[in-house]
Amino acid sequence: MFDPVSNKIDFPRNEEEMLAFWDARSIFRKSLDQRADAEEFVFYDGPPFATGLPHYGHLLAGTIKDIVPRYQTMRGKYVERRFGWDCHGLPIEALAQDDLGLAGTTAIVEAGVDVFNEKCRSMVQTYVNEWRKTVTRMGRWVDFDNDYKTMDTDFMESIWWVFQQLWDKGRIYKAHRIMPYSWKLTTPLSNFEANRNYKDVQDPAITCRFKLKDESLFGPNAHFLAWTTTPWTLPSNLALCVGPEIDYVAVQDLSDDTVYVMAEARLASYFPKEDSYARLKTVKGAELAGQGYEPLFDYFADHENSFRVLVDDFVSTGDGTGIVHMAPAYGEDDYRICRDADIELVDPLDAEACFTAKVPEFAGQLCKDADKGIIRALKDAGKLVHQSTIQHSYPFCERTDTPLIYRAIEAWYVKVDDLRDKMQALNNQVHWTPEYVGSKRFGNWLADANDWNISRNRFWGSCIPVWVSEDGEDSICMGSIEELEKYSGVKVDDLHKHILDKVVFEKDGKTYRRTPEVLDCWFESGAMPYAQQHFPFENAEGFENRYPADFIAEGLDQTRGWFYTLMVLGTILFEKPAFKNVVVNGLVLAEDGQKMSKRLKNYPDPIEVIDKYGADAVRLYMIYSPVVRAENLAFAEDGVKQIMRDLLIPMWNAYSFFVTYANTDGWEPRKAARSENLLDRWILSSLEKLSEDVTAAMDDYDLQSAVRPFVRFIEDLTNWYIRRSRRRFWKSEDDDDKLQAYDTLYNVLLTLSKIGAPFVPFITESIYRNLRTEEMPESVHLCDFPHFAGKHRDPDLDKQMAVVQTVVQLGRSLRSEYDLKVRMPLKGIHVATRDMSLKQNIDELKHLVMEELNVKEVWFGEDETALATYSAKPNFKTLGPKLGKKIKLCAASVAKLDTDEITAILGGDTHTVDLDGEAFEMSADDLLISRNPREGLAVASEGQIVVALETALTPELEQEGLARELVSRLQNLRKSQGLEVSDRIQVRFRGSEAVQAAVSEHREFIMTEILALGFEFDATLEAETVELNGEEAAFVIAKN
RNA sequence: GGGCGCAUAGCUCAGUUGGUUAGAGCGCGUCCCUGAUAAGGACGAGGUCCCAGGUUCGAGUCCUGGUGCGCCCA
Repeated sequence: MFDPVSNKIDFPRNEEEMLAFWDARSIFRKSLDQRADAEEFVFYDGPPFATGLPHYGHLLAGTIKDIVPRYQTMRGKYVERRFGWDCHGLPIEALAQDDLGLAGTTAIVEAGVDVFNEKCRSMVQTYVNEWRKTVTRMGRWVDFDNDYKTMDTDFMESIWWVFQQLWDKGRIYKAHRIMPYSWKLTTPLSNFEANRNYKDVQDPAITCRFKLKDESLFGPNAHFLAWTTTPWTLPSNLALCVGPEIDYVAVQDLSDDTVYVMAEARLASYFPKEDSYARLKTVKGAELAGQGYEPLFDYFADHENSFRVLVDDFVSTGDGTGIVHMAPAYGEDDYRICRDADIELVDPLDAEACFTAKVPEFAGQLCKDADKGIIRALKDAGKLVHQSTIQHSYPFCERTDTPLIYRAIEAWYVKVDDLRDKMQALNNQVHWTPEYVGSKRFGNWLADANDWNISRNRFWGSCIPVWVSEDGEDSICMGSIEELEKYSGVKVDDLHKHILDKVVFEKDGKTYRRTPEVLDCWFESGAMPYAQQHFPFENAEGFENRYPADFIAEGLDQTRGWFYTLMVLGTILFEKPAFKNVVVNGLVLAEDGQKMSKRLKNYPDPIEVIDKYGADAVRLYMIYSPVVRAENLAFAEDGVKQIMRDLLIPMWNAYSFFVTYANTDGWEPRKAARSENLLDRWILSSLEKLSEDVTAAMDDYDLQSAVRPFVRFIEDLTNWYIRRSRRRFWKSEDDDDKLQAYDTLYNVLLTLSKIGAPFVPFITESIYRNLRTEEMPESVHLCDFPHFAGKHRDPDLDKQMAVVQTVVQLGRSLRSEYDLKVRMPLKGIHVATRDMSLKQNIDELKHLVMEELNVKEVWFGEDETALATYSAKPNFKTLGPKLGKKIKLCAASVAKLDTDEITAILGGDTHTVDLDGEAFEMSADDLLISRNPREGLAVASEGQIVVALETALTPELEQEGLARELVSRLQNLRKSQGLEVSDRIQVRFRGSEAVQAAVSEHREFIMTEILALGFEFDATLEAETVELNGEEAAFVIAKN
């Protein structure tokens, strides 16, 4: 006996029960232990920040990260799954700052880095329990107890090792980087932070002139014009920049004979009146390269290589003069271009962004406040040409609402740009899903990869393990705790900044202190393959078996993130990609296509959706969408419901149907001989096809394609196999056919539970648990993935059944058209098709049609022309390549063919077409023939099949129809009175003569159908009179 | 501004190497059926395949240029 199964199923509650079972019986553990000696399938989990609750993006990635390992486990692999936590970085620092009420860097330092870092440490795990709960509830199997955290000492020591590897390979260097900087917080911010608080503001916009030194070019009084919205950067001007292809014109101002040089495209903006100037000369920007000019101010007048014209493509003529003033400390392009021209930057601002003594006139003034004074000084010196203001959007500090400035910050870099080719070559070894993300998006990113800035002027992170001598001459990079101990004599067991910065040591008479920066937390996630196992301090042996990963999965937004950092470090350290297969998922948006926003509340709480429909439904909904191929998904709760109704409920009902009848009959699983029943053979063939299709898609990491075949199979199983097999389960005697039906449906459900297990782990477990026998594994997730090796495949049968389904569909369509309900038996249906592959199984196939359409006979024939006429078109696909343009002549000729001519061609004749004097012979293969039902007959056709329904009714048929109507009515009575399907009943009835006649003629049939033991006429019966096909009747039933 | 992607029925999406009637599910309307099913079936309405050019005998599909949306970067 199986446990009784209700067709009313509460999926969420059922899932909770399965979770409890997995937990109690340690099924996840067992699924690993069982494969302990098997080949390893290596999975790396990208660490999330746990600074908030998991959202749909996490659930999606988590589902993908669950399905593939479950599938591979069932395929016989050992798949370790360790959860990882990204503990460091700004998100957690921001939380700690809020909690401690610390506005900026200065405040943190004042409060003490130790206080701050310990606060961060204590807050990192705030949401861990919530994460664990939600991830587990989604059915994801992942090891939380053996997780890795980027703040673990082991992890951080491996980071040192990785850093030292780069150091030893000469890939680490220091340079400046232009970053958004908050003078109020005295700290640089990330671009990301700067992007979050733009305001529209008014700033000065001035144009000033720079006198050329070379008088031979445009005469003695020539000036370059440059435009800027940051006058305070002008004291630090060290160069001008022009675009190489831009035309520059020198014009003489007729009012004072001064000559100005600017982009021709900008001339009209500065000299709107054409009679106010005279054109002297036009040159390309490239020709101006190297021209010297007199500095605006003399603060840095002796600076090397400076005060000349540089050339770069970045210059545009969208605004300004087409000549750009360069202050390399305060602009990204400025910095890059000047560095390439060997111009050292100058930065005369202090930490609070006030001018230092290097610019004595403005010393002590905040840079922005100095704008006015600088403008006045330029005006007084006659160097200001034009002055106005501009309204534009400008980034502000989120915390203090002061404007940010861009300035050069010292930073550590990993040299990457010379690895572009190598990384691209390694990337070509990676299998990306979808393909284009790898070849295009990521490939293009690698093709112009820039050096990687890995340092952050922050507090809570892995430290850059470099100690620098006080004179700045020497640096020592530590690769392990032991090494640090060797130099310093200090043994540390915590590698965070507030501990390490206290480690100071002497060597060769110099004092060494640690460089203050911490590492970008992307460095840590990129180093996760090594650091999670404390490589090389532990687990050095067999490392090559755990690197690279066979599989990773993350969102599209990781192109620049984890995918990239994994690739960079893998390339430098091992010259191998860090992963072999990667599934890239898209973004989960709210139902309206907007981003999900906590503020707008435009999406339902994940937990609530799971509690309402179950995790299986949520998983399936997401996986069966293009979001697993990096496209966006507008998350619709109704879609989850739909999936439940379309797939999960039908699957459950099929199972519930089976258990109900198997229990009624006391059927037990048995070793069965192969069924010869056509439906059995067909559904097994379909099942095997399902398994093949799913396997192929999963081996290609195409999850959406893996799910798609389930839809068709569930449809075939419920609406054809079970629907057409129902009566086989009801027959009271235990004949072979009935047993075979049980054998088949049992095997189908058991196998289906295994094929579906990776995708919908709960419902499949529930089904499997009830169906399994003692000798089978206790969980579906401990089973092997079904593999048949072609045992049941029968493509001919698939095709025959498809024809039968088409015939039935056409028959139903005709019944509907002629208003003949299916309960009314009809004489028969004619099926005409030239494709007689059906013949092989014709008797059994015939019966399927007869039962489904309620007809007394099915006549198969090859002659379609009695039922339909033919018309033809050329088969463009085959003829197109042969005929080219002439196909049009051919089409006209073919269209004229009549039924007789086409019949002849189908019989083997050829049709000759005149193509511009050239005879072309066409055979049946060159034609696409369509069947058009003849007028006045109940005929329908689809493809190569034509059917005709015999619509005439006879008294016998009508009487039988009435009997069936009666059966239907009584069945509904049974149901409405809540009887069990196996309950026997007593019936009393009254009715018209026709009803009585139908009862006496079909008495046995009726009683069998409704399980009646007695069926008595009672002319005085008191019951509601009902109408059956226009006849009156009334019934009372009672349980026997 | 650059790279990449997406755009097909009211909604969610399929659509093979280009082949002549562009499909499915849901939703909607009408009818039918129900002895597993919160179900199932039939029929119907609903499309400028984002726009404009081009290649081709033939374009939802290939090419060019736009538009809108998204991600990443600047």
